[in-house]
Amino acid sequence: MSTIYDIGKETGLSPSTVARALSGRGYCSEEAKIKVERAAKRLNYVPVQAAKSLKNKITKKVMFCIPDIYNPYYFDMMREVNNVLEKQGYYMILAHTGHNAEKEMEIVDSLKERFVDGMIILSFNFDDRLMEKIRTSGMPVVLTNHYDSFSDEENFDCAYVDYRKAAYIATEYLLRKGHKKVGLLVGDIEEQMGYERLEGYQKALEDSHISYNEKLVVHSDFTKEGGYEKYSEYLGQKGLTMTGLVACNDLMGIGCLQACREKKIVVPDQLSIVTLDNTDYCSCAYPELTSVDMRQKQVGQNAAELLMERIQQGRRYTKMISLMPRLVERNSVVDM
Amino acid sequence: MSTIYDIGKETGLSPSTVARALSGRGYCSEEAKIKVERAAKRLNYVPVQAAKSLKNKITKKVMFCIPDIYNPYYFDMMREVNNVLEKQGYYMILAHTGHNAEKEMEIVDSLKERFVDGMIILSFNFDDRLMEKIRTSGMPVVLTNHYDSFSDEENFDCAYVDYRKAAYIATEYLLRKGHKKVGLLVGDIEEQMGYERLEGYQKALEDSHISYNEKLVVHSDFTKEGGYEKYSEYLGQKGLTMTGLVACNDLMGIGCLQACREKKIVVPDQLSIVTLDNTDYCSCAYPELTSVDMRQKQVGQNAAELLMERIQQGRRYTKMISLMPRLVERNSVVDM
DNA sequence: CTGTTAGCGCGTTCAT
DNA sequence: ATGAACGCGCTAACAG
Repeated sequence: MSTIYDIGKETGLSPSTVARALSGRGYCSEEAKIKVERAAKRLNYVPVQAAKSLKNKITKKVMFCIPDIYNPYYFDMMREVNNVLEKQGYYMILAHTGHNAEKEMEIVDSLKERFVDGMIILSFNFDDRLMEKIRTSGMPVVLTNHYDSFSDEENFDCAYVDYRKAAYIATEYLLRKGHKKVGLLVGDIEEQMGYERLEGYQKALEDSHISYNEKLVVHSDFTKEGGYEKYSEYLGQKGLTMTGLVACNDLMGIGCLQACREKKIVVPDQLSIVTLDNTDYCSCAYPELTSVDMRQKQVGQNAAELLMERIQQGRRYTKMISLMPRLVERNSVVDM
Repeated sequence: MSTIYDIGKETGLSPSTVARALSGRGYCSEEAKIKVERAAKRLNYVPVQAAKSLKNKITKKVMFCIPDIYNPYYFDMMREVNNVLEKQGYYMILAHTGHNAEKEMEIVDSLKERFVDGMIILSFNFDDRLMEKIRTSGMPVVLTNHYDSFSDEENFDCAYVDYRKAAYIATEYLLRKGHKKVGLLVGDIEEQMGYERLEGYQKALEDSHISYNEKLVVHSDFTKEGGYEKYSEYLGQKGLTMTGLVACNDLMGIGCLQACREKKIVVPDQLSIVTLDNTDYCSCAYPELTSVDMRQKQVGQNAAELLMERIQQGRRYTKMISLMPRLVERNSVVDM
């Protein structure tokens, strides 16, 4: 552990000359520079981050905050965020809130410790309390949801896909394929994540002049096990009442696949399934699942880029980037 | 952004009293403490991490370095590492090396910047150059591989599972099930990850007095696509020459499953498959894959705990924790 | 071109 | 119990 003072002593130069030599900023003779560089190497000198940060207020770290790390949905985003940051010499710090609003606020609050230069946050519920905390943090933030703001200069941007559209697209696709009875396998509809998808489903039915039938909606919890259990239960009680199903995420879709297999229902011949999310699981399942890609990669990439624009170029005005989900056809749907 | 100086002015106390009041260390009257706490709240005071770190040399951050983030294998480990760290108020910084030895060394070198308190590193190749850098960093490090050391006090520990045993267990299981011709689908055998698995496979054959037949070994690259292509190719050229197969990771196993489906080979009736890794993909595939769990969770947890012992309790002696892989039976194997 | 000086914000002496 | 003073290591302004 050596410092610029050690190098100073070693070379007979002052610490500030050493600093200039190493940073390349400010005047410094070739000769001094060479001496310093040699001594630095010899002493194994590496600048201490904390000292730099204290001085110049740059930490070269960004926080990525997600609801939980137990969901493959975030995986793609994480990778892209990491990739963008890496290119700019930034590190990603991972934090998760366990779907807990208090925890979420705690983490946003921690921004004030200035141990990161900004944050990307993915939440199921951007309520006013959270937004207030985000605003008062004063740090650059990117939300991966839509948030309606009427100020042209906020400290946050948004990069997101419209979840309603995703459910809409999935439902509309099944209808277009000739399915008359299209069901929905959904998670908690108290959360934004849940009710937005339900709304998209309802809108698609409405646009096709089909009345919404609550009995075709199966409530579960966004997990594979949940999907399996609730759909098994449903089949046990009511039998196969639909020919098409929109599963609100891949995990539930796979659970549903297993339930069908057990009940000897052939997918897609007897039941066509479209899932939302299009994670890698879709192409591991059999049949491979037709799914709506939520543009996780692009959202991650765009979010990271938006953040870096603020951090590095000092952009102040608010940008909203909205992306369209995209249907990926595989083998879990047939025409009726 | 307020500092202890601001609070000092606000309360009429000196910065050092404020510091004591807030930290609880050192003398401080109740009265002063209350005044300070109130002012701190009012001013929205939050200590700046960089200043703390500079002073006390604690960053509350740990680096987790993995070869790539494009592999679900690391997912479970990441979660556990994160969980353990979180409980102790630590954050995880993610870094990936893209299987690049130079990059790996760069990252280890960056430890000297003291921007983390320690590191967990997962590498395919702990060669002497890398180990040298790890040693000279002087930082607490945990390797997730076995590394033979003859010194009782190093700055690193190991927490790992024996990959040879994993391949051994998988192979031996198939042999025990009555399979005579057991093949191997393996990745790059230049890397530790590859050759150790190959060795385990060979050892199992040897122990059952079956001679190693190179023709039953299919070389690929640890990806799903690679598994699909190479196994398709193999089937195309030689047909089905085996009744059992050990796939050296889940992704290749799933690729192989797809190749079989295309060639109308029924798994497990015609070909039994055991994969290594037991990631979540195994139970998404059909048939669900029998797999050897590499104890990713436990490795992650133990690695993080070892690291925290060094960081927080100052342990100096070296600990090696070795875990046994565990076979998880599902539906991709039949008795012969 | 170089050295002196003065912070960045916090924590820890050491006097008082 | 409190405050003054200093140092953690680096950077930048200024004087020389």
